[in-house]
Amino acid sequence: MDCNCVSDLLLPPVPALWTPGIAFPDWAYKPESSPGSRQIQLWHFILELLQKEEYNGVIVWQGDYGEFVIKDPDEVARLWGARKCKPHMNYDKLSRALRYYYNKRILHKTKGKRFTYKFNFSKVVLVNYPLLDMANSPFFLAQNHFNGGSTAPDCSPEAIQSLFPRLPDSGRGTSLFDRGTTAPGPEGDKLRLDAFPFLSTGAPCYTKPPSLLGPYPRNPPFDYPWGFNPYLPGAFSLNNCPKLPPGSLYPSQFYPNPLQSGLSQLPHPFSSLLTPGEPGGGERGAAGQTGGTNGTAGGQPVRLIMPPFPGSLSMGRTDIGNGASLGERERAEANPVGTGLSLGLGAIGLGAGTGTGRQSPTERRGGLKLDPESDSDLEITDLSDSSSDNENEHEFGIRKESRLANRSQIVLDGKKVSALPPSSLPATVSPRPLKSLMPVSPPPPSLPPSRSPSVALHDRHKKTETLKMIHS
DNA sequence: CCCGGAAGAG
DNA sequence: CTCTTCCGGG
Repeated sequence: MDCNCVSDLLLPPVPALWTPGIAFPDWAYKPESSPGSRQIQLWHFILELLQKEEYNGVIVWQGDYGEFVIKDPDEVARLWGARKCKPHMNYDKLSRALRYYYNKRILHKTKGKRFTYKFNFSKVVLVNYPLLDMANSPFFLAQNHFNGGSTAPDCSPEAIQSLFPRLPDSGRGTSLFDRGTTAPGPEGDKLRLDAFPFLSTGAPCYTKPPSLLGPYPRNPPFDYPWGFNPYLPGAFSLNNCPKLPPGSLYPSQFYPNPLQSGLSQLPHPFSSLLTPGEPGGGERGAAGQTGGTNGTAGGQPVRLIMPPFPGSLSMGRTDIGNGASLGERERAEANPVGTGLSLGLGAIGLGAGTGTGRQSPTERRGGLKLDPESDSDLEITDLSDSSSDNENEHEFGIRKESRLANRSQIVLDGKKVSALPPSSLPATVSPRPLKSLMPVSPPPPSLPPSRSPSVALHDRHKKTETLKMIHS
C-alpha cells in the first residue's frame, strides 16, 4: 500500500500540551522548519512524537533532561517508516539512524538503559540559531559546569553545520536581528551577535534565580518533571522580538531563540529573565494564545521549552585552535572567547545559589581540545564526554566530521568578546540560566522604554562583535 | 541490544 | 547530505 506518509499525523495545530519533559521551540517540531534540511529529519520526528502525549506509550521523555526512552521500538520504527515511506523500517534501522546522530552530537545513547537516548539540547538550538555562539554563551557554559560535565556539550561547529547546512541567502539578506536589514557582507553569511549584551558588556548582573525550579539535582530522579514548561510561551513571544520579516524564509527559526529574543529586549541581560514573572501568562497561556495555526504562521508565541536542565548543553569547551587550524587561531588565542564568556556565563549559571552548582573542580571548562583533524579556525568542540551517563566517551570520533568543520567557521570578528571577568558575576546567579530564561515573564508587547538600555548595549556590540560564519 | 563500517538511494 | 540497508562484531 501506499504509505500514507502522514505528516499531519504528528503535527498538531497547536500543541496544547506537551509533555512535561522537554519541549523545544515550535520550529523544532516542524519538519519544514528544519533549516537545513528539506525533509524531515529523524530527530525532528522524534521530537514530534515526544511532544505528543498520544505517543507517550511509544516514546516518552524520561530521565534526565533531554533523555527519552523508546518504549515501543517497533512502533516508533513503524511510524518513522510511515513518515518516510519506508515500509521496511524497523528498529534496527532506525537505531542505526539514531547512531548516526552521535557524531553529530545531536543525540547520545544513555548507556545502560535500553532504548534510551538523550538529546543534546544545545545542538538543537544551535542548529536553528547558528548565529549565536551558544557554545560561548554563558548560559551554556554555566550549565556546563552545572552538570559537572556530565553530559557533553555539543556545539561544535560541525555539529551545527551538520544540522544547518548552510544559510541560504535569505539568511544573510535578512538580518537576524532587529537591526534590520543591514546589509550584510556580501560575501558570506555573517551573523551578528548583537543581541547578547552580556557577551561583551560586562556582565550583567543577574539577580536571583527564580524559584521556579526546585532544586536542581544533577541527576534528577527520574521523571523529574521539568517544571518549567509552560511559561515559555509568553516569554519568548515574538513581541519581543524585533520583528521578523514576514516573508523571511526562516521565520520562526529566528525569533524563537530564547537567547536572542529574551536577551535582546531585556535591559539587562537577565534581569527580566529572572523575574518570576508572571505566572499568568505562563501556563496555559500557551494554548490560548497561540495565534494562529501554529506553524510558521507568523509568529506566534513561540513556546520555548527547554529541556529540563540544559546541563547537557555543556559546551564547555571551546576549542580554539585546533591543532590543525591555523588561520585565525591567533585571534582566538588572543581572545579567549570561550574563556571569557564562559566565565561570565558560568557565573551566571552557577549561581552559587544552589550549592550544588559549584563548578566542579573538574573544570572541564578549560578544556581545550585539539582536534587534529579539524580545520576550523575557531572550533568549539566538546570536550566532555557526552555521554549521558558519564561514561567515558572520551572522545568522539570526530574525524569524520572534520569535513564539516571546515565548512563553516565561526570567527569572532570583533575581537572581543571579552568580556566579563568571571568574578564579575554575582554569586547570586541562578543556577540554570536557560531555565531561567524561559520562565521569563513575557515582556509587554510593545517595547517598553526599558529597552533603551539594551539598545545601547546592542550598539556597542554591533560594533564590536560580530560573529561571522564563513562557509567555505 | 548496541556499535559502527560500507555501500547506496534520492 | 541524511538516512536506509546490510552486516559482522561485542
